[in-house]
Amino acid sequence: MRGGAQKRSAAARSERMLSDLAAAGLKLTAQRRAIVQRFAAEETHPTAQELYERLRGEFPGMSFATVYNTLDALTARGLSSTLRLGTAARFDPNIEPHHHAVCDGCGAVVDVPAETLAPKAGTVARLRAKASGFTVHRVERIYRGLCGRCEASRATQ
Amino acid sequence: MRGGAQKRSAAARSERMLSDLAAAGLKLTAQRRAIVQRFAAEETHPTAQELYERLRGEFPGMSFATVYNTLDALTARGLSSTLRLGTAARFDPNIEPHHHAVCDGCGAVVDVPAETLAPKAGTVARLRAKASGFTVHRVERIYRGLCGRCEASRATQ
DNA sequence: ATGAGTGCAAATGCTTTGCATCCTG
DNA sequence: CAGGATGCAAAGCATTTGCACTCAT
Repeated sequence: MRGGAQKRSAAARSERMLSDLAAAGLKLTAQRRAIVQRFAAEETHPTAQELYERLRGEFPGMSFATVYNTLDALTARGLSSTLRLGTAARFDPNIEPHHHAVCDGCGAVVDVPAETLAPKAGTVARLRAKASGFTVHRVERIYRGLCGRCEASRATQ
Repeated sequence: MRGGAQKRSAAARSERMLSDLAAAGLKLTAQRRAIVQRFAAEETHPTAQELYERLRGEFPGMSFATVYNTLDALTARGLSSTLRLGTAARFDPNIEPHHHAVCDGCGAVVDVPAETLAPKAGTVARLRAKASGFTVHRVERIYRGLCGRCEASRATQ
């Protein structure tokens, strides 16, 4: 069920990423296919390092620069977004509108589906008035708190 | 007027930071005083590098490590928060509840006052149910869009 | 065939750390 | 005067870049 659903969506993501890259005239090398396939299946917002290490296992000779290169190409086309929570950038293959919940205890990051990232009319007007004519295009939220596991372990201490 | 108000709030911030550090048993060295005073007056969410360079002008011999050390001490006491938008961390001396508007054009960051960062009851319940028992403590928002200046220059192009 | 893409390694940028010395409380 | 704080420099990560070689189109 859940595994199946994840597998299907990962496959769909992967396919979409590859076809979009091809449509943009980028070459589909064996490395790019491998990176995209692995990345599309990720649920944990990996850093470039993490992705690189996972890939090197099944694909020796994989280069760091190539991982960054491919992630950048995806990001430039809106097929990946970049999450900056700590020192290293985390890459997110989820292109449905969503926010993030970040655990203050263990640092885990969980996607929180949203209907839209578009600002409400009132927000647009308020920012235009109060933030030097700023025009909002989208609103990102970070929910900070404790994940179920950390909340439980705190209770028992 | 505006300059006066900024000066007063900067002085108040500075005073508050120093007294809190002292209350925590930290020594008030000349360097710490200088860093705190300069930082409290910042409106532009400086990086550690920027702050260091500004300080070195008026205070030769100032060390990088000391700047980080002091900013960390302030952050640990909730007197500064860390903003991670690009590669370098930006430090924010504003401890009133607020969100941030980030310009996609020039990268400028503007504070947007908020009444509270506390989540609404519905948000707490929703995340507990949908995000594996996650307990939200506060909600941060990033408004992405274009600042007045970038919006204007885009219109004329 | 041809130019984009790759691998490697070195460079760059930000942040942290170790240690001898200094100075606040 | 004791222990925290500083300055300096080196080490540690994350990320980017230069260049010769390879391969998808």
